[in-house]
Amino acid sequence: MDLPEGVTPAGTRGRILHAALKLFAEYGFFGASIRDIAREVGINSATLYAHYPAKEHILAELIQLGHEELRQRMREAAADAGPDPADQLAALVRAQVLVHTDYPLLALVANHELHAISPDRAAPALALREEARQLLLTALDRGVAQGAFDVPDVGLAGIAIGSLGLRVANWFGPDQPYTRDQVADAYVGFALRLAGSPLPRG
Amino acid sequence: MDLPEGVTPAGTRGRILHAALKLFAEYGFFGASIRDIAREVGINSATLYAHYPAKEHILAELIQLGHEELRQRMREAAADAGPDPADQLAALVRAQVLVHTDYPLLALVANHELHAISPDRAAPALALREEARQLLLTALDRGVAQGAFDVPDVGLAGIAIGSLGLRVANWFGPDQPYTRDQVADAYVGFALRLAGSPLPRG
DNA sequence: GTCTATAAAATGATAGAC
DNA sequence: GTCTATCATTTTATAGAC
Repeated sequence: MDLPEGVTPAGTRGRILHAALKLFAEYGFFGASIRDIAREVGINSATLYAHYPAKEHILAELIQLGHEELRQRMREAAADAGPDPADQLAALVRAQVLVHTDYPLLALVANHELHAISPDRAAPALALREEARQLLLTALDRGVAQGAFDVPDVGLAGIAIGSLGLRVANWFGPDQPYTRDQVADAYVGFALRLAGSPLPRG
Repeated sequence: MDLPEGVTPAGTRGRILHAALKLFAEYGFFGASIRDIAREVGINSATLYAHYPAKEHILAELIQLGHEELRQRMREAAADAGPDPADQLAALVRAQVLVHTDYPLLALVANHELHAISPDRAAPALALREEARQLLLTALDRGVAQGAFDVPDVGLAGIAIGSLGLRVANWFGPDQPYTRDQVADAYVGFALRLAGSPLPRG
């Protein structure tokens, strides 16, 4: 499915989330109307308001779900990997890539439609994003300090590595030949090379 | 300015383009109304229709402008660089990064709002994008064939390198400490490393 | 080219019956 | 929880005067 299991609401509320996710990903928040979402679910548009007080709340829940999934996977990756900076970086990149291969629509909406909700409602998601960003930067900093990495600028390297994984949501899908694990393996290698890790050859 | 000089229309038509670019970048095509654009320009909304037959045509012109600028710079970069694959790759990445640092709003709109125009109107821009993509892939292929590059998969390497530059439009701006040339230099190094070029150290 | 005025449709949201 | 019906606004776009 398009949304993580377990954390996604059941029943009509869950079906609304799935429908809104599909439409927001394709047309954007303002490009998909309340009536479009209701039609996709197969209910009347008025029924939506028995589940969400406003259209914006549907988007806000999707954005929150997406960022929570990213944060959780990045946290677990960092915790499960050993202390070696290269292992940390590899685990974090793999986790980031796999979130984006597993939930590309959710990642697109979470990253792209943040401007459509109020700053109050965006703040919790931004905090989760910042936490994930810090995990990556910490691994890079530690690697540079230990001499395991060699980068011209840690900040730019962090941005660059983060950009790689983020963008996966834009092109990964059934129309391309790579499996999720092929992409993850390749991108881990790219990230280690980008960080100047002496080990990997292609 | 936010749009390339020379190719951008003069007079009211140009001011409409600038206003629409700003608003589409911030709120998306459907999130910015005809009246919003007119207010930004300082004219009545009806006056817009003396310059464009529909809202969609404004976006289509922005998308076309953005892709033409990318294609032109990538072409020139490939032509001006020597035949060496590493030089080619370096020149192409530099060109791609600098397009995105120089016109971040245009790049955001051109890449992000493509879904909001009809396939007919999107096709020319997609052709330009494909041309730029082929320049990158050709450099990678030639480098691999000559042994100058070493990648696990040329397609994934091309996607990854392209992703790096594309994403620059999302974060580059006055609120961050890097100059356009610092970013370009760093990203050229990242791309060469990612491609497995034996030369660069950080 | 620019304006005022307005048409025709779509939008987010609510009221109230079942 | 779901529906029918509807409200109040906003939307894209046009008509016609200047």
